[in-house]
Amino acid sequence: MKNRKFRGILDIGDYEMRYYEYKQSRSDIIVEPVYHFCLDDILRCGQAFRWRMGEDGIWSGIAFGRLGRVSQRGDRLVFHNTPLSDFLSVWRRYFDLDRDYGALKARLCEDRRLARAVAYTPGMRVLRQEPWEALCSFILSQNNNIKRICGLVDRLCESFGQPVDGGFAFPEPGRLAPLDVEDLAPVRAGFRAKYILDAARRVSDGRLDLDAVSRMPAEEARAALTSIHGVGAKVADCALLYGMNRVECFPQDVWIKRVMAAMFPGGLPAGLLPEAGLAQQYLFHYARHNSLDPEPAAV
DNA sequence: TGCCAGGGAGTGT
DNA sequence: ACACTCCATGGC
Repeated sequence: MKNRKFRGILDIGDYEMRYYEYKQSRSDIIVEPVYHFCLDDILRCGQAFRWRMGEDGIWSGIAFGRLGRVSQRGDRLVFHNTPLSDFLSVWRRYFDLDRDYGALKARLCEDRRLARAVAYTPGMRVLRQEPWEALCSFILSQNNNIKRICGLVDRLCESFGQPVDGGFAFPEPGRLAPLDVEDLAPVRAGFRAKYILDAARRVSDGRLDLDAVSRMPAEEARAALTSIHGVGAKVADCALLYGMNRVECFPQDVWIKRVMAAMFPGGLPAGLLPEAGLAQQYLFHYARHNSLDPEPAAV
């Protein structure tokens, strides 16, 4: 059968009509071409904490209980040793391959300031992670740097996650709910341990239904999440944006506050608010790696 | 309203 | 060596 090559959705970038395609090659899935996609930026920028770059140049990580091994060369993305069913049911969605980033970037770049941020990391994307993992990870992220967050998440998964091929899945709420703060000592999460437990208990006993939250109006969803002890507006917005694909949610951390004060004293352009979370991803990375002089040198 | 703990690693001086 | 910071929050 000749059904080994499929056409992906329409992708408009650089004012050209383009498609991405995927095909099986031995045990790999090759996605080519992918535009507006930089695997290193996406996996290093601090939105996901379970990906590691191997000696072989291949990124490895676990999401939805599956081991992912991914590499990129130019416009070619390779999912190594990956069944087609995993690509279709997990990775295609996880890496948001079906979002038209070309059109998104065109909208963002109508604003001169955002154009500068987008140009800095043109391949940035917002991943579509699991709701519970995102919530939990961003609770752990409080007042921490990315390296340490990765360590905390690693130890949480190794200690309590289900063993899967290649490592450990992220522990389910029901696995964490009956634990005490002392049980979480190996994670070395400090004051965050009690926050994780409150979240796990609320989710596992049904007081908080993340699936329902993901469909609520933003304000209601935020209120539901902040009912968790230790979850404020910032973490709630992270869970919504990274774990529930609510791209209108705009997590404001210290860097975003800085870049907003320096570049957007009047707020984001109103027309971009429905996609503020995606804009945030470019701005966050830009803010962290550039000085934020009010009037940068003309380009 | 402002301020600070809490754990621990990274980064700058 | 030592200070400061880190994708914050709750409690005072």
